[in-house]
Amino acid sequence: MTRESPQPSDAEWKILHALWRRGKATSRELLAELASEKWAYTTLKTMLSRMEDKGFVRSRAVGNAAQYEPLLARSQAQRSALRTLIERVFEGASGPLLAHLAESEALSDAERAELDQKLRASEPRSKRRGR
Amino acid sequence: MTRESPQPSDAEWKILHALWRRGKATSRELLAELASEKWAYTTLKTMLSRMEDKGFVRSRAVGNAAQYEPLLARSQAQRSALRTLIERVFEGASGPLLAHLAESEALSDAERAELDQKLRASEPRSKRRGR
DNA sequence: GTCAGGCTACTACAGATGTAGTAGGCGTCA
DNA sequence: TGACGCCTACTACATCTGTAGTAGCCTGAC
Repeated sequence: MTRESPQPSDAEWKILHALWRRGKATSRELLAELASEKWAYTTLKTMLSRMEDKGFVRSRAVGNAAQYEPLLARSQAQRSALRTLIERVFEGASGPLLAHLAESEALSDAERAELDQKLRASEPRSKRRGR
Repeated sequence: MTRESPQPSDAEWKILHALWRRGKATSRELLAELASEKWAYTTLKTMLSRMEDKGFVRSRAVGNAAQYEPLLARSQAQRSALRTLIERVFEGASGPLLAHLAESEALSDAERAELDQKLRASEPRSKRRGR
């Protein structure tokens, strides 16, 4: 389930984010979208090829160029990355992670409130399914 | 600040966790502690050397062997890793991350309650410091 | 027809990571 | 005083990542 494929690398995440923003895009468009990275065109193409090999994206010929589209669902990929982090860094326990978050200044009051609401909404679901 | 040193790799995290559990330990002890990894002794030693180069751990001669001790504070390292994840995977926004967590089955009811409490406790800190 | 420019598929290469083997030093038990 | 075992420092090597150059194919402009 959910295929234990390798996690995207840093650069791959950037490309994925760009693709999620645009839905699909040619490498030229992506290069523009990722202008801040200042990648050589071929660098991006190399990345895209590798990502295609890994099944992260799919390409389709459109005219003389290729159009790419993400094969990973953003939410799914993020969830998976989060899981990996929890395992690696927090040894499987979400608790400490949450503590960090809850205490973090990185968390704005707004986000705090949002989370609070989320919790409130999903909390009363399974009182006995210990796990 | 806090030095933008590289994040520990997967294997390095495992070693760090072992070290945090024991405070300090010789490579032999670590190898035992990490028995489930089934690493060759020299593999562990290689890791430790690299980690020492990176400033993750420090070694001290004890008898004919070396005793290692972590130089990173667990909490600090975790926080840093979390930050990195938020940047890479969530493009800097903790909100979605929290949503994942709140909805996740990975979160037990107990943890849910704990987080709820944490929130409750830290929420009323700056009501007007907009941002 | 031919040449310029864009596109793709290869190839390259350094640094990080995971794994581990080898050689040489040193203390200890016969 | 020599063989045995443990420890360390090197060396090795395949992968993965980040970066990019090169060569060859098309196609539109002349």
